[in-house]
Amino acid sequence: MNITAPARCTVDYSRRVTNAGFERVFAVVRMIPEGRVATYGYIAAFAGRPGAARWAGQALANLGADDVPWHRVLNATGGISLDGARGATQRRRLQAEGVVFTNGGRVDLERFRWRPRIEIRRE
DNA sequence: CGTGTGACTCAGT
DNA sequence: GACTGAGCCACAC
Repeated sequence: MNITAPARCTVDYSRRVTNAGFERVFAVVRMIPEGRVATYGYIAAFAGRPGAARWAGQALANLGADDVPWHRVLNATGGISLDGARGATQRRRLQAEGVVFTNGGRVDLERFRWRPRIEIRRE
């Protein structure tokens, strides 16, 4: 399994925000490379709203088209915050990407957490 | 407007 | 680890 990081990790915040800013959440989630995971809180912070983890979850709950790798988003304990079939789907997709689950059904975040290389630009 | 409800998180016990 | 309570954001009633 080779893990490839995205070429660059930038978010276009200038884009008009709709759906309570959910597009920002989707933009960040789309950056998560295959075989890596992120947490709701991290996604929210990266999208510009630290502490708004529920907001990130709400965005994914309202996800329409499946062009966002939502399955790579876990809760702060490394667990899946979904019940039933959707939770099973999430776990299956992650495992298909090489993500390992412990007996407790959790992922070792230290090992699989997405660590983006932030590109800092000066004006 | 108040209240309840989520794909949440943290500190305290 | 677990359980709890409070804080959190946005939205539907």
